[in-house]
Amino acid sequence: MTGASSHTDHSQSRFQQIVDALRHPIVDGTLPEKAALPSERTVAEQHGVSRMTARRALEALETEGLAYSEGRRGRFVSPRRVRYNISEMVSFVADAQTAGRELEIVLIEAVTIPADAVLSRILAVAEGDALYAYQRLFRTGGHALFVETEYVSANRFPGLLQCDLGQSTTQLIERDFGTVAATGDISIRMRAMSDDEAHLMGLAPNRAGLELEQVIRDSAGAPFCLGRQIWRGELAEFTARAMVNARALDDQPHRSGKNRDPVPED
Amino acid sequence: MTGASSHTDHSQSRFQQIVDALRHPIVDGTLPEKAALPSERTVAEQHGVSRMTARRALEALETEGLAYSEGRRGRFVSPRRVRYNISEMVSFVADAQTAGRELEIVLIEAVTIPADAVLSRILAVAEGDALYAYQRLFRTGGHALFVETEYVSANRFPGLLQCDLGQSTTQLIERDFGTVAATGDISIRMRAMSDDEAHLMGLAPNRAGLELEQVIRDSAGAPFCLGRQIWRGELAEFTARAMVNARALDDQPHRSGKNRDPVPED
DNA sequence: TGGATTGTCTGGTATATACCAGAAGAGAGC
DNA sequence: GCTCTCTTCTGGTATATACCAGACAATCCA
Repeated sequence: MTGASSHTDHSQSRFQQIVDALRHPIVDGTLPEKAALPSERTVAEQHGVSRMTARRALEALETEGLAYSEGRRGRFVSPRRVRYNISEMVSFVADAQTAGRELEIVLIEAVTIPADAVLSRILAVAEGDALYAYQRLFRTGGHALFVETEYVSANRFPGLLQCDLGQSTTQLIERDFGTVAATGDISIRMRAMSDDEAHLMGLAPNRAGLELEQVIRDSAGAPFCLGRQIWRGELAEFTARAMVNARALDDQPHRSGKNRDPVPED
Repeated sequence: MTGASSHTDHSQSRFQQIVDALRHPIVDGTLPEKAALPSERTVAEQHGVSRMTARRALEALETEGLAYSEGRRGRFVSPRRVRYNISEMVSFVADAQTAGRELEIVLIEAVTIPADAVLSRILAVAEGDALYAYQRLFRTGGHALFVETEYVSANRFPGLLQCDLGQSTTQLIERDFGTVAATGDISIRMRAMSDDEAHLMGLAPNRAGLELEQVIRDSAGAPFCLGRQIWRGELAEFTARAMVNARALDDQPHRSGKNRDPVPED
């Protein structure tokens, strides 16, 4: 705009300058986790730009993972990332608890459905067989972490839905049904959250997240649980250990949920 | 859950309607990979909306992973995801080649630098020791996949930078220096690409991608290579295998590159 | 032929304005 | 103490307009 602004004019775009200005108090800790960021209108006024420009700057902070937006309540400083070691076949719940992290599980829905083509293949059941499907929201420290949807065979674990699903299901299944989780085939990808998922986590829609899909197998190698988690991308950090002799994953492709992928690999 | 793909009908936002309209030809294969999508102005005119609305719709397709934007050339249909098994300690290069995928490696920069506090700790060398640092761009099928930056001890692998860095460095190091990669500590997170990274991949800035950080250790367990890859999020799919008895990762925190994370875990 | 120029695509940035809808707090009335 | 409404905050959507800069092809000129 009108040339002579004489403030830190490194020919950066205005919006980039604002991003930098907003970033500082977050990075140096002046603004603590979950502190409210200035509103779009406030930023616009303070920096003398239009609201759309202020908005873009705040959105840039979101894609950097420094901030998140909670519906129409405002934007806030992101909490620290949660580290999750996917190589160990302990459930995330148990993992978190041993790390002293309080974890809250909210059951959203639990239903019985017939297995479709995809699910029946992954879980090695006949198409049409009854499956339990339940969706749960995981929160820690008062904020949403991820939404998980799990599918298990109803015939193999009868009455599972009557149990308290506010706990680790791998532990639950081990205790009540004697099936122990031995290995898991994991798949991680970035994708957009659906409106439903974003809403469950109290977030604005059309944001990207990290999907972690896991097929859990018993000691005989038979799959008995499919779980799909969609994590808030700015909060997740997955760690793993690789080894030369692993020869781990059979590379039969298992389709991802709603992501397009019409042709099989190779 | 189940079907229930929410409101197909009642007064979606204009922009959501446009997203749906644009999505169809991509999902059903009418538009092949890398085909050009209509421009912002075209979409705006065809749907009778302002350009900003058309823009938002096209950007939504990007965050869904269905499209990508290449600088000021236009937007295009995303290629299929590339699957990478992180549990096996084979280099991605070798992995890709055995899968019959042509992989092109472009050396961007190769320098010698002194180890700073972070690098010296991760690589178990003294602070100030000489490190080789090189950045490479990985492409497949004519499009960028990820940008990698690797750090290795210059004392341990003298003259490495004189070798042809257009190949797998783990294979190179094994052949020329007799050091074999035995295990790797891996860390995956979502983060925004830097302007440089986006530019190297020919992408518009301020997009999120997947960072894969790997500390490679020799058979004695000593770390000898740190690699950080930033993947195009819509193209990456990481697979892994988990096992009960893994007890894999020592959970000493290793700091991520530029992501804020001021306090150590616990 | 070969190199420079021009015009026209593209997205990127920025303006200003308007109305909608959810969230939240202040009070009013019970 | 308790609802209930009203006002004001927030972001979400949408308009219309303008200029900038990179990409690119066609054209012009030496």
